[in-house]
Amino acid sequence: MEIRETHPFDLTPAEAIRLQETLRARVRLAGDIGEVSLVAGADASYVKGEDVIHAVVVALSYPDLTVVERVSAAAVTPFPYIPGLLTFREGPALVEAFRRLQSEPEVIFFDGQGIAHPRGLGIASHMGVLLDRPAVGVAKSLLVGTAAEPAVGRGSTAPILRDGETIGMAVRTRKRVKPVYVSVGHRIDLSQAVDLVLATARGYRLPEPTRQAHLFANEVRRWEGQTTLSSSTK
DNA sequence: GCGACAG
DNA sequence: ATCTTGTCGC
Repeated sequence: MEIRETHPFDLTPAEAIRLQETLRARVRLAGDIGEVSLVAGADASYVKGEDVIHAVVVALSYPDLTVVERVSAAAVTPFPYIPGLLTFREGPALVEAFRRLQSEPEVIFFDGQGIAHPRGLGIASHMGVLLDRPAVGVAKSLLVGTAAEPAVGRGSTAPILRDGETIGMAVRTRKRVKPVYVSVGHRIDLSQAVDLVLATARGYRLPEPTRQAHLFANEVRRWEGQTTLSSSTK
């Protein structure tokens, strides 16, 4: 993908927060996805004590969900993990991975929040704005807000509320399994985002794009995350 | 000041 | 995110 916009990620936490407050104004909470033929999932993995992030993007055809392309990129991160500033840790590697992606997915799933974030700019919204693509945040837990427990059946939902405002949706993708927390990333509305998550969740808690990205990220990490580091370090 | 806190 | 095997339940 062509990425026309980017910015420095090597900032202080205070500067990063200021940048988020500026970028949040550019997030679009609506937009018609139109016909979807390609969906992508992005994720990152790393070795516990190291500062090398392995980011991946996996593109799947829709609605059959066949993996059609997988790319990865490794980058030294300038940030530790700080709740609310995840994008500054994984962003550099993710941007490079997207640059290597030949496919043009109509929508991208990110591992984390969209607007359900302290400043309304979780990783899905932040990356969505930089890529100028429809993006959806699919998180395994909440960062801000509260949600009632959805009914036990697959497809049940419960709004994620914050100050009486609906900022996302808890979605049960499998019967009796902990829900995933979906929030708008960019250029898509919550309803379409939830529908797409349910349409791509088949037999597992995580929707297929996210699940495939997870699997590939781990694969890449121990394939290159040991060979490259230990054999090129000396 | 004391907790909470995506990945 | 990562560290880790088996095990209980649908």
